[in-house]
Amino acid sequence: MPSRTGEKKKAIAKKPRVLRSDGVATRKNVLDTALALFREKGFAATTMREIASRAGLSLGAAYHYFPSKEAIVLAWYETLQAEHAALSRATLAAETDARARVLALFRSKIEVIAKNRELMAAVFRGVFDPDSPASVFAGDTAGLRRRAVGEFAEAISTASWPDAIRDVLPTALWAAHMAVLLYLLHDRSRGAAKTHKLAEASVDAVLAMARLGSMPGFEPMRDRLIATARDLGLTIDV
Amino acid sequence: MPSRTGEKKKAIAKKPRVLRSDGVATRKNVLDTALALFREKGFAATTMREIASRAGLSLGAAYHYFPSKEAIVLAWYETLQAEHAALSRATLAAETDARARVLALFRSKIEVIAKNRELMAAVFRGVFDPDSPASVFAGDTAGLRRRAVGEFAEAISTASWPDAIRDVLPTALWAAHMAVLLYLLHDRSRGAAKTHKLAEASVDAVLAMARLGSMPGFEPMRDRLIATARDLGLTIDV
DNA sequence: GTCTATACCGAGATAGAC
DNA sequence: GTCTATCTCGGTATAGAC
Repeated sequence: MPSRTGEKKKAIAKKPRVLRSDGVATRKNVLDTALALFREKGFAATTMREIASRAGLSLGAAYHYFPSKEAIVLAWYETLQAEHAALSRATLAAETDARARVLALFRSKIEVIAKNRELMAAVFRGVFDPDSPASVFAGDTAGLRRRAVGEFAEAISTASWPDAIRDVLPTALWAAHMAVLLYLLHDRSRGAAKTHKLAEASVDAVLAMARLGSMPGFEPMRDRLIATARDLGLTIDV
Repeated sequence: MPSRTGEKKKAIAKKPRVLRSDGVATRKNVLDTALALFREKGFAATTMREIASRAGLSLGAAYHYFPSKEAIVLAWYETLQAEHAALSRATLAAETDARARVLALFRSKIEVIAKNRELMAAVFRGVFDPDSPASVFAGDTAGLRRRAVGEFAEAISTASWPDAIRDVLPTALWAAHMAVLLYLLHDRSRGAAKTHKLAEASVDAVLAMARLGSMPGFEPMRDRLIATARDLGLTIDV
């Protein structure tokens, strides 16, 4: 159980290490080199040795600045967060409409992440792929997901729904059930009582919205929403 | 770039290896031993050599049945899936009410996973913890999440809301924005156009529900929903 | 097909000398 | 701050036994 990663919270995150002026330059050099390599070959395929060597350092020296490969990614996240804050600050200072302010937050985050899309994908490749233990939550394994959505489609097939609803309801239920399972992971109540409560509330909420969407006045809004979802490829046919 | 995991899809998944009767027993033995070890010390801290030795096998024999440590986890998922199917089958065959059928699916999944909660947590420790690159989506790093929720709280502070709404709206927006960012990861449209579209639709949907919740007739349902959310600890105060 | 034994590689991470 | 040497780990490979 010695050097393996991801198991023992190596002490604590923030060590406010004091760096000399050449130290911060070297650190930035290591960071930039690592990110470039992640872009080229992905996170998993990039080795610390390669990072160190291309940065003109020894392996140990690289580890002097970042205690692990993942720590490099964490440092990158912080620069993203700073970018996001800087981007949205201006809009927030000028705008008073709530919707516009919220959208500004969404947009600046999207912008920052989109600008680093390949890098983001490179880092997450291996975490969100079918071979990873995390694959259950990726929901991206076509097989598993389709089967799950199909189960929900069959479950609601005993009742009659408007066509538009019947097409999207299984996917909505699948999404809700993924959220519930995520909650379960942190639920320590006896017999997962809280999760069961959440499940009931979620099912009722989704079904209530489905029924709401069947009411006369809400049809246009419902159809607009469904059209958008379909347009964005968010529905999963079964 | 040779032996590293998670990068190159090692050929293809299903090799329909034929096992003799003693082979399936050994395979089950390896699987059970591995799961026991995962429970005891977590996924990352368990070594293949340890699994093999405790199972009374050589390393090569263990690899004969499972091509990698993660393959063991995948095999475990399949047993879970089978359990889930078995659990829900009976209810589905007997029940015709749509809500009850859907709840049966939720419950059987929750039950199966809850029964293996510690093991699940052990496997996911290292994937969903603050040190992992996936941490951004865990949303479990109190610091980052609280800051993000706070940003939304401040964004909507320019408008006036019913108390109940103002308390939960930031969290709802945060959840929506996480979903949007997840969508962004797979969005290959120019300038992330689709994601921006989704962002707008999501913000409008959430705000529409908030406004709906402010209408006279919906107050009881709204308050019940909010009470449940608060009861389950789903709200994040800022 | 099942299994042992063993040597080997490159990886992440660490210790300690300088 | 930086390096070299070294540790353990996952995974591969091979040769051979039954």
